[in-house]
Amino acid sequence: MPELPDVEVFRGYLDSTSLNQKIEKVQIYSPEILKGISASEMEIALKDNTFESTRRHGKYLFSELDTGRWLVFHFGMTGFLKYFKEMEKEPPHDRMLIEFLNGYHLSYDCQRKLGEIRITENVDKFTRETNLGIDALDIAFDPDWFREKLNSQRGSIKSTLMKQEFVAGIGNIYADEILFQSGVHPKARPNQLNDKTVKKLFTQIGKVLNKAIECEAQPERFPQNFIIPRRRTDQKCPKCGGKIEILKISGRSAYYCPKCQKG
DNA sequence: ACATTGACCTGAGAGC
DNA sequence: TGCTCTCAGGTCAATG
Repeated sequence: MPELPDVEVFRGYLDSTSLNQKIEKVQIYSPEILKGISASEMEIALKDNTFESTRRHGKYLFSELDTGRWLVFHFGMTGFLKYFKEMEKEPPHDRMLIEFLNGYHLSYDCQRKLGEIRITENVDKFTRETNLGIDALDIAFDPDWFREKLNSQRGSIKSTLMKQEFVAGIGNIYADEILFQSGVHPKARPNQLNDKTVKKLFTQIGKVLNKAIECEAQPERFPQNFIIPRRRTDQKCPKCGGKIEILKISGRSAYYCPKCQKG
């Protein structure tokens, strides 16, 4: 789930449910998801604070506390947030539970525990130290820079798009969608793409991610011509009707249409 | 130095 | 039903 569009949706969710409410209690059920901070330190950092604002960079979500520190969420492959009142509504793999003074709860659920939660003093410093590239939806993300940078990349275009230190926010499934919408084969060499194709790729990064956010990252709401809802065997290409194929690239499955995507 | 693989975790679903 | 195997939208360390 949690690539850039999903995390942006989580951000809106946190904004509309959890801002400006006093945190009364914190329960950490799986302390192993905390990085660089102990459970008791985390409790102290959050208790009696409120979330004042949020930011997002790539797949990371940040929420500012009164103290000026930031709570940092990464969602791994299975993480999400849930806001609810009654404990019967608690999700099944709750790893950290925040209880607000108004009786509502915010849960960080992560089945596979590949996600991480930490505290940082400074978001920009954090993104620098984590070697995150520019956010894929940052207005400063520039086509000329993109062209230039592609020339220095080895590997496949798909693994390049997924590199967080190159551009932050694109993961396995949105990389496939961007390549499909651009008509580019996932194994194409980044430095061999012509200018027109690079331009198309650049445009589609923004279009695909923004469209997904608009659809609240729910595949069943995606446009008819998206390939994401067809990541199953024996599916047809939404553009040409041909058979969708699966490749292994860097250990991940790449779904693509061999007719529409040329290398 | 770089790109690719395996390990980290857990559970769902397929196949027998 | 119950067991085993494979796979899953991420990332890092180890490997070639």
